[in-house]
Amino acid sequence: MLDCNESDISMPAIARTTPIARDDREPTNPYRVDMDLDDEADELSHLNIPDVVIRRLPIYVRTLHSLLEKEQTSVSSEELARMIDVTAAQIRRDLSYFGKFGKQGKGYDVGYLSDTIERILKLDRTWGMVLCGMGKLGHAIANYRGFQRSSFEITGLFDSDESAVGEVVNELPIRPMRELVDTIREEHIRVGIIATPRVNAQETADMLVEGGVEAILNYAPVILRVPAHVTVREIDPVSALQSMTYYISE
Amino acid sequence: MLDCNESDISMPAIARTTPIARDDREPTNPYRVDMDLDDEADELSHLNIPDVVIRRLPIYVRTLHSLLEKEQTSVSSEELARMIDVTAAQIRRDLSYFGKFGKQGKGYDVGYLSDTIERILKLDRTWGMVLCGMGKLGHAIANYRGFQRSSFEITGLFDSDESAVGEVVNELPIRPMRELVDTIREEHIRVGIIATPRVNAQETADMLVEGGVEAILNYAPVILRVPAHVTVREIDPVSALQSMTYYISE
DNA sequence: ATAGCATTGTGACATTCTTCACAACTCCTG
DNA sequence: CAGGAGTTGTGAAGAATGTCACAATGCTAT
Ligand SMILES: NC(=O)c1ccc[n+]([C@@H]2O[C@H](COP(=O)([O-])OP(=O)(O)OC[C@H]3O[C@@H](n4cnc5c(N)ncnc54)[C@H](O)[C@@H]3O)[C@@H](O)[C@H]2O)c1
Ligand SMILES: NC(=O)c1ccc[n+]([C@@H]2O[C@H](COP(=O)([O-])OP(=O)(O)OC[C@H]3O[C@@H](n4cnc5c(N)ncnc54)[C@H](O)[C@@H]3O)[C@@H](O)[C@H]2O)c1
Repeated sequence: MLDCNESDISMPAIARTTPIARDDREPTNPYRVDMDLDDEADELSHLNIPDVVIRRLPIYVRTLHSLLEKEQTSVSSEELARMIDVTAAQIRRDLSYFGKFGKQGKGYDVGYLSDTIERILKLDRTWGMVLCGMGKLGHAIANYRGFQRSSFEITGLFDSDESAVGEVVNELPIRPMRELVDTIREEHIRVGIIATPRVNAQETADMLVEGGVEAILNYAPVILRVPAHVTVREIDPVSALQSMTYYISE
Repeated sequence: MLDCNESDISMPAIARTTPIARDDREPTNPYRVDMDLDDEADELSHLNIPDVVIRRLPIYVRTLHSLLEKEQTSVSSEELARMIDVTAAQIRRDLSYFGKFGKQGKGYDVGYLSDTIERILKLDRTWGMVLCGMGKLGHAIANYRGFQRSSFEITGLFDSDESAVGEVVNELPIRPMRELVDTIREEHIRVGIIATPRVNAQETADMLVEGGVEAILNYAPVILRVPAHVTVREIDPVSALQSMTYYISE
């Protein structure tokens, strides 16, 4: 019983241009014209959606994909919750920030939900990325195949060391940092990765921001200072380890 | 203040097992007889301390170290807060879970505070770690020098592929998975790193747990199921990227 | 000593996040 | 087409986390 016809629900475009208006309709409206309502999902709404929720979304997507691989077409919040180890209520609440995507008594259509969340996260396109700092870590990242399959693609490699410039890694040449800002501008890059030594991370971040990057994945162990419109996420295995030992018994 | 909500100190998305709460002694007692804080609260107190707090501690340590490098011996919560981009009150509150380490009017002694937090996190020793999955990522991790300087040391490399076995990486030989459980037991290893393909991560985790590991750093994109006494932290750059694109304008 | 400044540690309060629990709906069966 | 089973979406309650603001205290200078 896993049919699950295509959801008759038209895609609630997760907002494009719509004036502010935090529409406060009465929830218990017996006449839900649905769709259109969902459609107007308040723009700028992301200012209101908790970042914790946004951070869980990729996990939902990943899990839904794994269901798709198994050709499972329908899933309940309960089942999804068991797979991820969160509560079903949390999943439903998280999704409710964006609209209504399930069917009572039935659950969610796996493909539809997955597509929807991807659209919410703007994963329905490929994001070019510049990678700064082509040492050991930079090489490893440049060779990593996992990004392409996930809406990301490294399109430029940069290093300040002129003697590293020119080397080709995974089909891309390493270029000098002085070309970074212009490249970001010309290619409309919005995402940057920092893999430079700790002490150079801030200056690199400054250049990325100057070029117009709005998202930075930072592998260097420093807290970066960036303007409010730029998002930074740290990849920091050492901190992760250091916070786990606290719990070790004995 | 400017506290751009990102670049914050937290990490992976999904929170595994909620804070373990037991042993709830002492509600708000107006008469804190409290005292010998040096004596450091009871051993079991960590059951009450929020995991968010624990996760921030490594950042404090890292920042204190950077002050030590500059030979700065004293720091106020205010100054520390500015460096890390959290509020001073949060730092003071976080530390207050463990005792009193500052001096009114003066601030904190950098060296002492840093040592203290390290002791809290059990970083006052070196933790041996086993690394499972010696593909590209495994090699990169094995060669990474950043662990040694942070209370961690990889002491065993394992791979299921017999043809990889025997190769020496960074002075350690790759060994077969069948030796994993016994090695963990014999060497009293408490920390494991998973760098196997996604589909093999769970079975690897099971073996680590069987051997007695209590902390797992997981690079594979799956949510692992482990007993409650085992802590898992995910390193997941793809999820990090996928949650940042949400905020990109346009 | 004493004044005055700086800064902690923490109750009280505020905000954010999670979970409960149930009405409302969908679908199926007979 | 009624009844039952299953599951969503969400107010309301609850738990957790974060911030305020200030008494208490240490330090320095005079
Ligand atoms: N988060 C992680 O998983 C992880 C893992 C390994 C290393 N690291 C961190 O990543 C960083 C790099 O590590 P690594 O082992 O590759 O070091 P590395 O020394 O091998 O490489 C650093 C590279 O950055 C280049 N560089 C220096 N200054 C630069 C600048 N201003 N702009 C651009 N490039 C610059 C150098 O020329 C060099 O090629 C370090 O900060 C390290 O702590 C993080
Ligand atoms: N989080 C990150 O930053 C990051 C980066 C790169 C890769 N990854 C992930 O890390 C994993 C490994 O990536 P990779 O590029 O090194 O892949 P890889 O194929 O090069 O290496 C995988 C290795 O694991 C070994 N292996 C397979 N099954 C095993 C088992 N049951 N026990 C022990 N070893 C086993 C294989 O023999 C191989 O040597 C993948 O899950 C990938 O998605 C994560």
